Amino acid sequence: MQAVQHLKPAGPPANFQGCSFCLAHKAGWCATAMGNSNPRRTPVNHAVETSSRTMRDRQMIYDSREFSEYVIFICDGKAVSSVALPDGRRQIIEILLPGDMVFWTALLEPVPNRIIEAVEETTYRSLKRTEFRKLLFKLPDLFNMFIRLCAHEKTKSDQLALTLGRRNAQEKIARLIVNLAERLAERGLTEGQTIRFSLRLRHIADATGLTSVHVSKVLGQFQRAKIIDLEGRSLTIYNTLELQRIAGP
Amino acid sequence: MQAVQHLKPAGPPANFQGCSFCLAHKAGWCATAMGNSNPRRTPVNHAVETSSRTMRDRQMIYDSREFSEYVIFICDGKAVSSVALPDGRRQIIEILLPGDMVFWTALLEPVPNRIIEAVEETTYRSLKRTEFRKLLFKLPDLFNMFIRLCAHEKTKSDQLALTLGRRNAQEKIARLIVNLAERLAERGLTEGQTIRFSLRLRHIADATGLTSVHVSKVLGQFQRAKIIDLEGRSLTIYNTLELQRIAGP
DNA sequence: CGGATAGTTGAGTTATCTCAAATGCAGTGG
DNA sequence: CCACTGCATTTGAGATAACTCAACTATCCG
Repeated sequence: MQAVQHLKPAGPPANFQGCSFCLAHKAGWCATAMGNSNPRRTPVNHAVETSSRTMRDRQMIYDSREFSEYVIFICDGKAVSSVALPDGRRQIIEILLPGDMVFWTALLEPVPNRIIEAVEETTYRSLKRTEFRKLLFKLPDLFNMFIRLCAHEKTKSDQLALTLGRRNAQEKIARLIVNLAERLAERGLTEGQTIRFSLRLRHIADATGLTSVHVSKVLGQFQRAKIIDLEGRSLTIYNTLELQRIAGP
Repeated sequence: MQAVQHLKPAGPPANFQGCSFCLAHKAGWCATAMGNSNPRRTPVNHAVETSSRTMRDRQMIYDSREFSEYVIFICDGKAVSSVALPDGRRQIIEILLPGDMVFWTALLEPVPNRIIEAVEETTYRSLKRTEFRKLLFKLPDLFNMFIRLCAHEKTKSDQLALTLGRRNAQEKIARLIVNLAERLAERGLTEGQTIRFSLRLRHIADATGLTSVHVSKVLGQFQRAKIIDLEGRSLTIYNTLELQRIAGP
């Protein structure tokens, strides 16, 4: 693992290698891909040509050619990746944070029917898929990490199914908050118990399979119970234990 | 692709290579793994040592050592793979048919927290994971198929999330039936519009995130509307178009 | 035949949804 | 700076899909 401690967001925890964030680190894409302005860049062993783009708040990218030939890597901001029905119903599959790769399977094969929506101003880079394949065969460590990523993502989608199918509104929303806070913490993007919470109600609704009205009511409960506080776009967790208890195992 | 036409269940459709069934075919595991008694066995290029076992109806296998070091390949019967909560709630992730591999990611890494339950008498074989890894690197065709499998499985789990989060009971159940019928047809396990339907109500409930009582009511509606008929363990689809219309896109 | 398991049906409950109105808030143009 | 417009959020009232409970029937298996 490279020396990346000076980077902000911080590197992934050393003991956990099952996320796309780690994979990108390993591939040496972070310095190029994260677009950080730190003058002391990490050594980039296997730099890949990238071009950086910005999406405005609420801008969507549909299943486009860009997604067929490139892999998207989030540098800054926040976005959601979802699947939708023709009648407008949609399900958010994951919330994308800085450092996340969109469509890990897209690293190798195009993935159909996906929509990305920026939740706030978001910059990203596109990496050529073919480049990645080459790299994967060349570097056994990277390949092993990719394998781990596959397994980890599978576990994640199983958990998502369990949550959507079997948990109630409180549990779903508590999990979403806990999960988001953890992932932001991994990336060094928290300030104590406070995180930037730019998701609209409709994002939370589409991520949990609820309506935004109901999400509002549950968040209201949580606030009245002094478990969390929401002020503008920032969320503070007052009672972590209680929130985790509600979120369940 | 090898000549497997004489096998029953029939081989996967030539134009579709994104399922574990196809992968097993490609790896030459079918003849050994399917446990068919046909004397004209397919040529097995990369045969793997396997041992065959039987699970009785309702028998469970939990997250065991067997699952950590071996990959399970269903030869005959039907089983479900699920994740569960300590309080007993569970979500079925997939229905396993003859030819299916359990835990495709388990081909490379162990997958935690899974339970397999046999729905009827089911035989399976265990394949050593390490064997598979070797094979994967040796055969580029197999590797490519594995990549496609990853992408396909991801698409499937996204659809599952969409269904669980955003579709109603009728849609969920109609999809389950349509989907199951298609998969059985691919394997040559249908008789006209009739399929063997050994799932209990509670399996359908756990697969769709509903209760078995409600599943019973919806199935009752479908029968009264002459869309399907259920007699004992066999299900006949009378009105495929209507069922597909309800299932939606 | 008896006991367990599975399915059906009805009645009443509840979690979540729909609709709608009121409020807040951010960006825009004058 | 203000009024205006277009979102996002909150809140309440009423509707409904799905749930729980419970009793009854059917089916399976020894």
